[in-house]
Amino acid sequence: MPKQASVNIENKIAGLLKRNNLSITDSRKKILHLFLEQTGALAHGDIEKRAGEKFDRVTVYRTLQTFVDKGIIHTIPTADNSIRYALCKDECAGGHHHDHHIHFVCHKCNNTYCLDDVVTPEIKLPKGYSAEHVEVVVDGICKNCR
Amino acid sequence: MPKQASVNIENKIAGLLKRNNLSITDSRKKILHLFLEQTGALAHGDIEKRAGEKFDRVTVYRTLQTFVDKGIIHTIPTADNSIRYALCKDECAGGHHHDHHIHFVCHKCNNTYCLDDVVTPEIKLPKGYSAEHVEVVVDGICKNCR
DNA sequence: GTAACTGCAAAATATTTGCATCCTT
DNA sequence: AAGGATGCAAATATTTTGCAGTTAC
Repeated sequence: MPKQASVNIENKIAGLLKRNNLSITDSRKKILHLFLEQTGALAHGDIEKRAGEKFDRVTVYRTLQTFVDKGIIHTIPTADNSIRYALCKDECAGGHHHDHHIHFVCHKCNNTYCLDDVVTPEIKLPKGYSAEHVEVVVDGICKNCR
Repeated sequence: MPKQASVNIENKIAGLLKRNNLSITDSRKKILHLFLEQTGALAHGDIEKRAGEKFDRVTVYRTLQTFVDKGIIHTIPTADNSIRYALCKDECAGGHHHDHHIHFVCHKCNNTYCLDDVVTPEIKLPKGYSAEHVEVVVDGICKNCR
């Protein structure tokens, strides 16, 4: 079973990269692994740490940028100037994001989660404003920490 | 009338600083002026620019930090890693923020506005999560740009 | 006068760029 | 083989810290 699962992940990763016209390289696979292995979002620093000194800091910057451009991952705004990245759902691959889910930051474990089941509410704006995208970030205690 | 108005602003600034046990210094007054003079939010860079080379970059960092600590201004998270600051409403001075308004980023003029009249919606979270603060950032076109 | 604030210098971090080399296709 | 991706070095940019001099109260 672990064998099978890892094959599935490999396939998924290869598919993601191919679909986006990216060559399949070690660093990209490794970084995607990190994202797939866990629920939360990752900051640049997390990735460098967890990748285990394997590749260059610059490669991480470039890889993340590439993934954002292709719509494989998206950024989550936070108030403390630490950008976090999370995997996009399949539907939003290809550059256009349709992630209308909210983000949750636990200030106990400091993890960030995409709550895919929670849809962003409609916001009624004052006259003259038109909305294109609504970002909701909730902070509090997550289910693992309470 | 301009005289009167400027006196009022001066009073307001002095009051704000006094109320928060901060000494009234040139840089603080100048920075508060910038915030009071306009509707939108300011990024660190804006402040350095608009302040007209008057004071040190370090002073800006420290002043902004002080203001955030005291609850005079608050940060607005953005997806592009550029922290923006905006004045808090009177009620939230003193460290505790009760700003339940939303933020709007216009991607034409690139200004950030606090829409004080738009209250953040209730978010229904999955079981196990508890919310403490909800941040909503909408982007689109503002009323001045459309 | 004293504590708080500022400005300068410098350290520590973070991010970007150029280029030679290596890898994927 | 060719183009893209990586790694290293170095250039930039950003933020923090220490300390001496200045200012507000």
